[in-house]
Amino acid sequence: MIKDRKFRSGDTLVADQEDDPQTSSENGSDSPLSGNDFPGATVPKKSRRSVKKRVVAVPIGDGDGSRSRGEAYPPSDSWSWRKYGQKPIKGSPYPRGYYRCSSSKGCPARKQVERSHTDPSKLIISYASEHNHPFPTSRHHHAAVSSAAASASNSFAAATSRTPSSSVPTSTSSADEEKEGSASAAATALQAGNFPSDERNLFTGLGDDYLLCNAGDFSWLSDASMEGPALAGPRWDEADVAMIPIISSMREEDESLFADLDELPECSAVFRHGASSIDWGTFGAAPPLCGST
DNA sequence: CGTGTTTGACCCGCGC
DNA sequence: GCGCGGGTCAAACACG
Repeated sequence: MIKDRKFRSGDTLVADQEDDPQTSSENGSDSPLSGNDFPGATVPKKSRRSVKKRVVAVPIGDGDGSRSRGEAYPPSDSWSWRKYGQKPIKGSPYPRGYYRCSSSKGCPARKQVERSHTDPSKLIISYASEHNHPFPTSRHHHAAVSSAAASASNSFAAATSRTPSSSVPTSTSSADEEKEGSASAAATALQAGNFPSDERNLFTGLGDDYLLCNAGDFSWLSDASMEGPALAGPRWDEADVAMIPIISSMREEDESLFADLDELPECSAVFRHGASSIDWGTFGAAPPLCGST
């Protein structure tokens, strides 16, 4: 299949997100929708290590991480991720898992999942590259989102046992088998800035009420933080991530919370702004990378 | 049978 | 130039 070693240099296809702490601010190119940073783009070779990633810190529910081996189970989004590797990371007791999008062949989207060694209760998900295709080609993508809105409550609780995201709870996700958190799914997608237009419309269309109503469903997301490598620096995990409430609740408490986040750069402002009327379009077009100063 | 996970090996970039 | 560490590949295996 992809035995093409050339695909390695395929990292060039994420050149769009190369390390550029300065430009990352307006990073319009990060647009997931424009997500056509496809191979073929004649971009100068970029070291795969310098590829810009969106890092998301997700609190690990009690039941999920411990699901089996204390390893990092990624909260699933509506995309299908296929694990293609796992490596122990030096300095971290936890291995890092490597996933790539299996929703569509040739999709360059990848993500790395690992547990923060400084805060084992957090799951660190690094997204690299964008999906070059709309939401999950077929399968459960529909159910994913709809059920996401519908059920999703416990969502993230049980990350995944085996098939990270291909098996979306169609309706009755037995507490035992809730391997999916569609809500988290959508949320994750959001964070990843990979919300396809139609999906975003789903949210925008529903309006604020929807968001508020489901704030709880995205509760985990509220604890998730997004980090632009540029902002947090390479050692975000050591510095402990700044928690940026995204959806859940832009209420008084959160207001005060933001007060604390006062020093946060623009991104906080973005969230603040998006609070009452989150502009998913903006999100989609320019994922809230806090990577600008 | 199709899809996804596991796992060891290989490749590459980076620092010394 | 060398070694280390991270990222990816791909065969074997497991599961539904």
